[in-house]
Amino acid sequence: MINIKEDERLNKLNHSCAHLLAQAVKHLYPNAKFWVGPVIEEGFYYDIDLGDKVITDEDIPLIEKEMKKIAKDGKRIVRHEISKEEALEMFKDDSYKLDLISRMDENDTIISCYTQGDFTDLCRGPHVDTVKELKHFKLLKFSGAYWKGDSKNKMLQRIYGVCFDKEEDLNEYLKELEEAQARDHRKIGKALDIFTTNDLVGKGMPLWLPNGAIIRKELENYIYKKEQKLGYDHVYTPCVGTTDLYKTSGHWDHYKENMFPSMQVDEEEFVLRPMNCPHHMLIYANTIHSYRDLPIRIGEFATDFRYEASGAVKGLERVRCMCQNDAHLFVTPEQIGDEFKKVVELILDVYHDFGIKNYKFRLSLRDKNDKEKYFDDDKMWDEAENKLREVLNGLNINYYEAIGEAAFYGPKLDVEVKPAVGPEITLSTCQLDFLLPRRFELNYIDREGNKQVPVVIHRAIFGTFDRFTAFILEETKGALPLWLAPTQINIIPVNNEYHLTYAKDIKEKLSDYRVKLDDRDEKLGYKMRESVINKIPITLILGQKEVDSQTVSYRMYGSEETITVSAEELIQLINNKIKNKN
RNA sequence: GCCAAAUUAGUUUAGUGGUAAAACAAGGUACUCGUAAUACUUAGCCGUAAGUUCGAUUCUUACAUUUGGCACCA
Repeated sequence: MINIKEDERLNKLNHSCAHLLAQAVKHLYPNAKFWVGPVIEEGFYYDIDLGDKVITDEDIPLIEKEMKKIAKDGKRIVRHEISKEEALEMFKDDSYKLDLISRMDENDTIISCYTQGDFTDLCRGPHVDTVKELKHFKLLKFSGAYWKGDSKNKMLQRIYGVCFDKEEDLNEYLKELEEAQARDHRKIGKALDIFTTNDLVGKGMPLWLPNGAIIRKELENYIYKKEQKLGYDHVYTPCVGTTDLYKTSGHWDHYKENMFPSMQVDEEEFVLRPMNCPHHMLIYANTIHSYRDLPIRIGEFATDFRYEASGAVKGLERVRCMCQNDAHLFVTPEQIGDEFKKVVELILDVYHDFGIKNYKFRLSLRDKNDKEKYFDDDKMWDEAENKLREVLNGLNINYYEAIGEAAFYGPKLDVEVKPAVGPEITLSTCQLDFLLPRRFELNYIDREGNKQVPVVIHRAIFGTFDRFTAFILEETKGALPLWLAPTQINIIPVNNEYHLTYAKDIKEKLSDYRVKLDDRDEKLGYKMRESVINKIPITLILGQKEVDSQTVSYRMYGSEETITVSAEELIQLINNKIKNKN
């Protein structure tokens, strides 16, 4: 998908189109006031205050029509430069523009405006020469958007659109949007019976169907093996904890709004756990530890519950009940670098196995000014943040830094990916924590026999199985690699009367795999079609030819070619594919 | 949570102020079949609750859920 923001020409075009949108809106709703209209990766938007008016479906075609009309008139787009004083005078009735002007850099004494016909907007530019160039655009969606991105502020009306130089480019882009929707994991999940939801169970509480459960189990086995090799010890802990547990950890103060409300049971007060750190801290605290024992790596496939905002819930990607591929590493300060490095390497290893290429490392740091969210200890934060930078630079990893994205207890490295529909999400995460071990008074005995506080690294490679499954479904468009596919092999006998016995023999030979035998009384073409629709990796066709030569004929998903081999050769092929994860 | 829209059979969708339709899927019968749909046949549905109305799946309201964004986040 093309990044419009980064293409110089498209950036200019879309920016100008945002002005065209504003002008059209102004014509239709003279009371409209405008906030900002930036270019984004997907095109442009404009945030508009329409007073009491809210945009609905009917308005969009009218606005588009007005935009076309203005574009056809072909007014030139003229740049003026004015002083700050002039700008303040010019926009004296527009509180939004005054706000923008007042926040401009002190050194920006000259302010630029762009005028097209009867419309002038404060803008840095650049723009195309005339609105005539804005021919091939489309308004895509609209919604409410908080002023300055703050939910305490008024909600403005945001309209999104996109603009291209050529009709073909626009159509191509719209087609790509459609294709992206087709590989939405919610669609695939329904079509392939991966998961479902039911109002009686509740919002954001997906039910994993048998096909989904196979995928999840394979993911569990896969990552468990990796972690076992790396010295992780897996545990099981309850999905609830007392409120005191979370008061001790500090989550009660920092995370309560995201937790399900507490429940009273006899004399105890419980919450459904939103994360597993406190439980794992107590596993560490169960015995006394020597510096020789560290690092200790506690892993768990742990179900957590989070009270996600109702508007945020989405398929398997954002849920209220999730299973984390979680682990907590208890290390000495000297081991931080090494262990953090191993986690990053594990992430790279796993992403390689899944063929995931489009992801970004984000180093999530605290916002120094946010004393409410973040634990107040400048030294601790600086140390931790520098440590992470050091390791990433040492590994030569490309990353970007994000202020204010850290957890309340420490900085973290997140891996960001883009789903088929919607904004970027975090898949993997690795977080450094100096705080929780102190709060739980954890320690180990050092070489000199003194008590020391360990450092904790929180990490989740898949993030959650839920979200990772969603992502993999979209990456593969539902055509999962052989090792993950719920049904790996579909056997179709040509004729039930003559070939079913042979088909059953072959099924027996392949009993180590997930095999289905389609012995329904249907035509071969019909069964073949279903096999393809269900995206089954290998379909076997067994007829007289195969019976006579004691062979199997197979077709791989996505291929039109039928290949005939012995059963043993097929098994070898299957084993190779599973081993190579393709 | 906020703004907007949507909710009709297992699925995808059509339609209407007088309780509803199609395709696929499912069940049945016949065909015994060589790589993306054999034919015929049977059964099944208007998210929930109020209101307006002689009568509501259709109009109104509330709630629930879903979708696109915003805010929040694995």
